Amino acid sequence: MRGMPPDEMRHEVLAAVFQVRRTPHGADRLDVLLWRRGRAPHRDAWALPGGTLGLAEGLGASIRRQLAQKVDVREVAHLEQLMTSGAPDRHPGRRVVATSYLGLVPADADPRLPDDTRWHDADTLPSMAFDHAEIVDAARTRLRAKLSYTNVGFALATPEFTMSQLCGYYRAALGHDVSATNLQRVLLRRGQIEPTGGALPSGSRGGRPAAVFRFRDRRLEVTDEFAVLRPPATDRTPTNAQPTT
Amino acid sequence: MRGMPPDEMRHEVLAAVFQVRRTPHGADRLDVLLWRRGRAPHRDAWALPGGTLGLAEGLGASIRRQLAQKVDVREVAHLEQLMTSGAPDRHPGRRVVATSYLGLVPADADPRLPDDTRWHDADTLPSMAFDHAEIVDAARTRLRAKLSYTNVGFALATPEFTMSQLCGYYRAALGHDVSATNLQRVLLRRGQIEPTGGALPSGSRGGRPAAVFRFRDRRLEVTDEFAVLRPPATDRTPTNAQPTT
DNA sequence: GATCGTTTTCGCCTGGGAGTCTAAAACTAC
DNA sequence: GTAGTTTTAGACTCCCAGGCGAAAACGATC
Repeated sequence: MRGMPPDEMRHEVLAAVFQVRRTPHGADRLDVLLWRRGRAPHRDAWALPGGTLGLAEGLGASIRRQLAQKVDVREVAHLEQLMTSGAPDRHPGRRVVATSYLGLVPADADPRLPDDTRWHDADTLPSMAFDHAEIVDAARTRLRAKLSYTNVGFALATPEFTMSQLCGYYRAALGHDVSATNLQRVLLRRGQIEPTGGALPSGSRGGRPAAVFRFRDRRLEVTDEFAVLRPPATDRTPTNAQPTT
Repeated sequence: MRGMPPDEMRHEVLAAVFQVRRTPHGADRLDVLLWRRGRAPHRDAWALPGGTLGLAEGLGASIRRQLAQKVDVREVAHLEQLMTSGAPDRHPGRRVVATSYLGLVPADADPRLPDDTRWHDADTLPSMAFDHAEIVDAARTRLRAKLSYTNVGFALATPEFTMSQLCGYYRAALGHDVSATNLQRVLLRRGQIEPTGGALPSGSRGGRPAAVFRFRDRRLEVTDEFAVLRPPATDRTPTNAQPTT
């Protein structure tokens, strides 16, 4: 049996890598990293970075290796598995199962990109190859949700930041306005951020100097305090408990 | 060359299927469906149901097909993709990438099981094959979280139920006490459940007859109302809005 | 048939976190 | 010094989850 029906299965890894970047108009925008395909299928369509999983290679290791061809991997501050797409017709001609990741790059990183690779507005995607548009949508949904109940913000923000900067990152990623007052109170209460003590000199148009903050931990932590149907009070640690690790 | 470097890659699908079942002592317990391996590797260890992904078969279709060999698939009320495990050494000898699913079976279902297959207490797992224990743990964590902010409860409960029955399902799945009063108010407020109007005759020991409820929708819906860092009020629908679909 | 124990239901109260608003603080530019 | 701009801090409200206790509705027993 040769030819038509796919006689082998390939496994590939993909990543939807986001970064909050400043548009020419000075606004913050959530961008996703895409490269333009030079070959069929889907020639000239835009695709997610990634490639075939090696035989002796873990999934996480593979996506890091593949991403290294597009951006400096050290710039990727957070990477988590998103989903696996396995529709038989998602790739014309061959059977390809894809495990995709969500990646986040801090706003101050400016990795050198290959000629075929660009940042694109995550809200208005260009013509996308395969099912990569669905993957980007799923990744955005995941990111929005996780900004609510985890500290992933650290992976979008610079190491140190003012509240208005952080506000801009959250606004761009969430897609709606965020109150700086509220954001500060919520993140402080949760112990996610802390003031460095420093302050940034005011801009050219004056204004009070902004206090500088940083994230306490730069690894993912979930805020379980907000689960409903919690265990009864006696089973719970006091509400003021700080995350121990 | 046989042995060392795997010369091919296989993709398998697995499922951690849960059901709340009544123990001989009359308590509700969360059980997971396992079968006992009859062959090496990991002979006599317990494994999750599943098998090799077919060449022209979608992931969801495949896990349904594989599950059909263990339980009546129509009994599975909810099935969602969980994660993909791809550590190179997770399967001795061969390279096997596994995509696992979380499955839920209502409490009243009593599917016939093959001889090698059993329900096991999800809290005290037996000796498990491969990395299946990790998968079960991840599935439980996912289940716990989703009970908080979605209506997955419908997939654990019988079509109609009293609040104390539902309370038992939630207690078993969450692993801690749940107040019936609170559970009723929360689920009613969210519009997840509704009274059927009927009532169950009281038990042999008397007591007020319990009102009967049912879930409004038997498909997954997320309760987005509880995301923090919500959009400003003007962008939001009024808080009393009922889910329209 | 009155009482007791049991189970469920309903209402009220409480606490706490999120969202909102306004005033004060701190700075630049003119 | 005054006006304008940006950030910070406090106070206030709203609303939901959690907790408590009383009332309702039943079976069993005497």
